[in-house]
Amino acid sequence: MGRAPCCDKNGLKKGPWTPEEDQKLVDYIQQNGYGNWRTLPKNAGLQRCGKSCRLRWTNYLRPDIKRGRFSFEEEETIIQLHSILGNKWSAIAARLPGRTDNEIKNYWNTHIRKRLLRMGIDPVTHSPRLDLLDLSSILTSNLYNNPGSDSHMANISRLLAMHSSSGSINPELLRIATSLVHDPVGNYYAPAQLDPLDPTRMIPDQVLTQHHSLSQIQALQQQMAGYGSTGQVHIAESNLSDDHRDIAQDYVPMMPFNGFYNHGSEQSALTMPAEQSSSAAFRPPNAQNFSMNSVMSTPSSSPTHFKKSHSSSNVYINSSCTSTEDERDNHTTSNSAAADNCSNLMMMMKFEMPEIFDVSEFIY
DNA sequence: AACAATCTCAACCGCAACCGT
DNA sequence: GACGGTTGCGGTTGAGATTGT
Repeated sequence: MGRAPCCDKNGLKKGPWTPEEDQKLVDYIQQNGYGNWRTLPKNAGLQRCGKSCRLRWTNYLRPDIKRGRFSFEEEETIIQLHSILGNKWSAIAARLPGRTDNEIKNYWNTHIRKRLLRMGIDPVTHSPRLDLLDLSSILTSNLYNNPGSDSHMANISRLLAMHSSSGSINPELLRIATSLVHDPVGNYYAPAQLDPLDPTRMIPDQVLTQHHSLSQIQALQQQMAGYGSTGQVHIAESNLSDDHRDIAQDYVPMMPFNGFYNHGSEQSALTMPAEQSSSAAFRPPNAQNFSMNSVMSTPSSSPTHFKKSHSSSNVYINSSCTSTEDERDNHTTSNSAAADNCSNLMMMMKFEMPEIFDVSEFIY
């Protein structure tokens, strides 16, 4: 393995080291110590340049090097330090005993960086990628702040048009995004108070009372009552009567999004309990830092299933990752409902763009 | 089994910082 | 301060390993 030698100037050997060369280098350094890398290869009887010897020693032969897979803690530390130090691999390595800068750099590029990208997080800034976040950020802004303002509506219209014309997002996703801020006749309504333990509470009352009869609502609520009893939200169109399918279209299923959550500037992500990570709401986009836990391979906080039929308008979500009572309770608070709606949207985007959001990547 | 695609990681390269003269 | 040599760092490469078809 390794890069092939590009030249062989000065008669010095390049390329992969042989066991014999390794032994020579180790023997010499054990007897004489290292330093003065320029003269070392000659003294050690190696046909290598000093630079190559130094690299071989520091990255491979050093006795205190820890080999093998990075632990969860090491991975967390790397991400946290990278968010502070950037690509200062040597500085990061200095805080990870037994790991070399080269090893950390490789691990970052082959594992962590890809994972962050698929989460929609910019691996350079550790912030959400703006191209993916525009939609949810504007939605969040509207839901929290000034729902009726023309400028916000214009932003959303422009954004939805942009995403729609790009063809990269399922039209239904756009419909759901639109439904977050518009009722069927274009009026804004507040996000529904969502409760996975009580699916009937997912009905946005304003819409229902405006556009559907009370009997329709009651019948739908009865049909819905059987679903979502085990943390699973399942709205199957085939199980609804014809009269109520259009109402179901207005529903936004609840799915906590575990990808992003806030942590205070003084609070280390390393100390944040997993329960918090799995229940935290989506963070507004002006936030600069995201917790490491959100991108770690934490089984307890990883979405294990997210399935949505492409061939119909069914919405089927298994939210088993938030199946504990404590976690569910966190989602019943009204002040998180709006953020949860955006979280739902982000989860759906995650499903729609697997090349960016790869859920399976987070599960060991 | 054969081939292609993708991933991994040891090693190279170029540059900047450092140090002694 | 200028210069040259040395060291260290970060980006990149590409052979071999692994996985998928």
